[in-house]
Amino acid sequence: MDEKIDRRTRKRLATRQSISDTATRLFLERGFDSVTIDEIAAAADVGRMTVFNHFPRKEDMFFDREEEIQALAFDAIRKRGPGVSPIEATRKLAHDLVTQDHEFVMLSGDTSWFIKTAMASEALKARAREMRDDFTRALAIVLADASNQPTGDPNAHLAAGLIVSTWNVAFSEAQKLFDCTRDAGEAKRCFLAVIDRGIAGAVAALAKTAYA
Amino acid sequence: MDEKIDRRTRKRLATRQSISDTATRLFLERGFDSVTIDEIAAAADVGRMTVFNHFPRKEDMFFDREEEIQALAFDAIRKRGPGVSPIEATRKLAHDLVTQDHEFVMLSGDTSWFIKTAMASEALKARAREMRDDFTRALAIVLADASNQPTGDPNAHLAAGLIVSTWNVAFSEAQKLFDCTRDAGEAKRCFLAVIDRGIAGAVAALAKTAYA
DNA sequence: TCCCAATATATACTGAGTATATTTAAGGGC
DNA sequence: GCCCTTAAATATACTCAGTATATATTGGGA
Repeated sequence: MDEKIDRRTRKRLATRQSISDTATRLFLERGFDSVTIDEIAAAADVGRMTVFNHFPRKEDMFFDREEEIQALAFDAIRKRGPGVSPIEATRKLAHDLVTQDHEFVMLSGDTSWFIKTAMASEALKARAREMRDDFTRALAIVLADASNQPTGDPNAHLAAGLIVSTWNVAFSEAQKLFDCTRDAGEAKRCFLAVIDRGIAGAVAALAKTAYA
Repeated sequence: MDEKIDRRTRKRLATRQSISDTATRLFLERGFDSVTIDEIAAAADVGRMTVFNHFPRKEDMFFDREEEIQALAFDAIRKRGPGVSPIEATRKLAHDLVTQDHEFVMLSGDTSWFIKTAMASEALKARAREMRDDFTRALAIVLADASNQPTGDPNAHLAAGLIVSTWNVAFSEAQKLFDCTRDAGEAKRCFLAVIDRGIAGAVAALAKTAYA
């Protein structure tokens, strides 16, 4: 499968990975803002332009799994069981991720550092907001598509907005609670409680439409 | 009242206004991104540092009425009628603003240029997102306070998130519709329809709490 | 081997935002 | 009016992300 990659591509990916690893290490040591692109380039032993070649923006060296998360959510909607509404599918996804201790909803370890580092930088927070908006827009399209509604349907945008808002609050509150109590179980219960409330609200908002 | 302002303050405000007016004119002529701070300073006939003195960030010369909007929303909640829940108060505000053709929900004229200019600039969109998040956080505090709930109550954050998300979608969809049809009446009906749906969802989500 | 295209790199630039020191001018006490 | 303090404006020099462009290097294919 992926074995027949030519040397050129292999070297390209190796360079990219080297830059990414170096950047991550430096961010870990000193935070995002106080590391400059020049330092990353020097530490990774590549030219400055090479860094921009692989990562158009500095923030891209930090957030490199956006697509994975989007795919996870979209798959949950597209491959939902029969009789499950698109909105309910997002609720089920939350419960499934918690049940299987998925890395995206883990509270401790790498995830904790990741969130703390992101929250300590205005640039990273701005990028996170941008990704959230992009995701909301894409989610509206997926929802409309999965419900055989026209693309751009206002209700799809409302549903997407309410769902993303709910997930966002659920994440933040769970993280906040874990930081206070260091009790992962309690944090997860809080996460699901907010999800259940918010999704119930979204279902009520979109009652009598194809989305709920 | 405001008459006993000394000359120093008067000059300060005049300088600020001059910079703001100059910047607005230039943004109107050529868009936000293609106007540099140096050009604004030169056109307003002040030093470059003076601009940063009054407006720490370039975006602040564009968004200068944030507080007004926040006050409008918070007042609607704090001064709501008896028997009106905090969440319902935000719904009532939307209807009131539309009824009185308030400038913040006007579709044509300055508002239209304002939104188009903001949407054409990544920097302005980023700042708008930041303001939205700030507003959401502040709204959560006001909601909790107005409902005699503890500050930081997860339900307050959920309510704030759902409300802001609803308003955001309502604005966008109404603006989009107006751009297509140029029918202000239809756009306003769309705005209120989304508001009513979204707020109904928020009420359902927060059922049996102090917020709904 | 030679040629083409992808990748890496060097150089020079733009423009926002910061740090800091200096100048200018207004208000207050005498 | 004169002096002193302080706010505001300014000048200068800097940092750093991001762009433009030209050149060098290297792997793949003929």
